[in-house]
Amino acid sequence: MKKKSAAPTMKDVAQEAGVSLGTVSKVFNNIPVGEDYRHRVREAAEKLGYQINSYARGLKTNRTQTVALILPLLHHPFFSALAEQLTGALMQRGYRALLFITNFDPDAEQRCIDMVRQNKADGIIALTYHPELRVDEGLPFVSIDRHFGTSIPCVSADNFGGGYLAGEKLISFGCKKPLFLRSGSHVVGEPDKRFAGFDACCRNAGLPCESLTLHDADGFTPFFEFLDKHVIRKKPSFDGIFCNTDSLTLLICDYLRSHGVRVPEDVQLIGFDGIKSLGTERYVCSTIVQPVAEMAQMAVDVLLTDSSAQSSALISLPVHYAYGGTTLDGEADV
Amino acid sequence: MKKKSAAPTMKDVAQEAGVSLGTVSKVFNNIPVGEDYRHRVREAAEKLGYQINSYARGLKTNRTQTVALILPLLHHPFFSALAEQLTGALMQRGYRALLFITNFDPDAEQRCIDMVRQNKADGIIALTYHPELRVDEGLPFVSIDRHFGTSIPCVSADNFGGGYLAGEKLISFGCKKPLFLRSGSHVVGEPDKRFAGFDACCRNAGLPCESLTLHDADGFTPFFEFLDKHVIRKKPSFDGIFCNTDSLTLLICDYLRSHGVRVPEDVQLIGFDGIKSLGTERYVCSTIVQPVAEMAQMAVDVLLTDSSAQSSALISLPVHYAYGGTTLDGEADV
DNA sequence: GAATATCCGTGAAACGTTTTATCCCGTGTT
DNA sequence: AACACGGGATAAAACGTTTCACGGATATTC
Repeated sequence: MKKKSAAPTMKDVAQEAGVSLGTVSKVFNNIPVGEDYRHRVREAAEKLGYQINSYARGLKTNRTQTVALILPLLHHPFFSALAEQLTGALMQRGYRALLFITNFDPDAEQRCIDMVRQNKADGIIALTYHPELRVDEGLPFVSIDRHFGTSIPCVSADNFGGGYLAGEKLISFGCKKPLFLRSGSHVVGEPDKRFAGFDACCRNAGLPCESLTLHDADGFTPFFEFLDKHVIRKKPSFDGIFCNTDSLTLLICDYLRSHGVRVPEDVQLIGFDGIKSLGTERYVCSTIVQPVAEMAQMAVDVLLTDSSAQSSALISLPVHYAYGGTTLDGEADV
Repeated sequence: MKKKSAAPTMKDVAQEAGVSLGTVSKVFNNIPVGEDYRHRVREAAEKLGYQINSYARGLKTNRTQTVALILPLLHHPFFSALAEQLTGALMQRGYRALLFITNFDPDAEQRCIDMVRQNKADGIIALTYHPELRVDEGLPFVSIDRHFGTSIPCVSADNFGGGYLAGEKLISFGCKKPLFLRSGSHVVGEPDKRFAGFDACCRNAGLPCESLTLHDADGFTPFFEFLDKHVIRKKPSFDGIFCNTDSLTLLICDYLRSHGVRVPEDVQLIGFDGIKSLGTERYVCSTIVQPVAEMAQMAVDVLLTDSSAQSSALISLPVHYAYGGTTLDGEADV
């Protein structure tokens, strides 16, 4: 009878099974071992309720079956869907997710990466804003929505294509006077190409495209003033608005309606992300849906398959158009 | 010159600083050590870019500065806000969050807990649905929104009070015929007390309160049929509806409006959670706001402060009422 | 000024694994 | 029947920490 009731160790299992320590280890690592031995070990482990100690294992192997997720926040449908899909994809491959929240703070981003380094995760998947992150060579790193020219692979939606698609849709609705609204200095990297795509489309159609960018410090006042002047007061100078984010779409839609502008009769609205909330404005707002599940899956695949080959690649996944209540992959049902 | 470019270890630092291994360890654990020594060590560590190996440390100490978060999903404003706040509260106390997603699957919940056991996290914060989880004694565990009678502390919003408050509000708006709608068999545990509170309030006011519960398998059809019959076809039989979830509120609001029922002129709607999306229906839907940030903070505090005293307590935090665009703590801005 | 207490750095053992080298034993070959 | 061979279990050495017992120096006391 053991005096300590501490968690059983491999040694205990070995003793219980009457085999050596090494043999137990082999069993738990699926290394060929005599059938009878394997059985005895499994039985003993079961009996003792043995669970492998992953810290000891991690120390020895330098692999931890853990991947760090670094995200700016979670309380936004795109990010939370991303986090959820990433976690799912990781768990499916037997990995665990270590979650870090940065609040868009570049310093926090760097701190997180440093923590990961000391924490010995097997890799990092991050959506960051720091202009030049310092990250260990040798520590697998996949970036989302931000392409560093360097050897860091980036997974992203086809933002240019999405912008272009948004343009095509607005035009197909009969819009002649397109407007692009971009909010948040947080939108950098790949997502910033949405405008380029939209602009290219409008240009091709011979339609001039105006755009307005909002800087964080100002709040939404500039937008509202602009809308007051050009859309609400007089007969709308614009009949189709592409917002670079669904959240912005909702806000704008709300504002316009509460000021007597009918959506979509007077002005067509189209957003980007594919968040469910647009479904509540059913049959009204369209959106370009990001393939979040595929992005997550791809990020995990790239991270976990040692592909030094395609390393510095920018992988951009196809988006699609949705009208009303369609949802971001795995969006809430109720 | 060392041949290996592997990560530097304490031994390297010790050598570089000309002190012993134990001294280096002490420096990194804030154990009193001569000022000169401390300085030499810090310097050497800096020079070598040393980072402590938390797996070795975890192995030795059996503490890992990591807490497991077990949640059903993330793509719902309440859960993502919760996850974000929990992660934040943990990081603030120097802990890291290990994230598990269960999809409401009781087996997955148990599997996660078992994984945590082998993973040697310092504690678990979980929002679960499994009727009787088996969890290690000795492994700190805090439940959210579900009170096990046992020695497991539970943190939750004041759901009964919230329901009562919802009733008071509807009545103060002049409602005479209240209705309660409850969706999702997922709503169990504490949140299920919302109805009890609402019912108690109505009863006190002498108003009969009808209720309708939706079971997952059926989809929303039963709701829609009921609404068709009692609210839409004839003059509404109900003039105030309390939905047990904001997501449901949105759905119902949407449905009613698209069928010619004016909200809130014909029917008052009030939800529960405090999600931002209600802000898009500005000046229309009210909601009972859960104090997510406080709940997260409390959960972390209880978990990390060895309080065997208040262990089996049910801690319920006050909710408040919000009208239109107010938001869940830390909800997305755009 | 000697004896005792105090401080603080050192060395070594231990944490629970993985892994390499070793050794045993049974099989097949001539 | 002797020997080489090889499959497969064992023993032991790491992995990078923490911690405890030890001891040398300095400070305190009578």
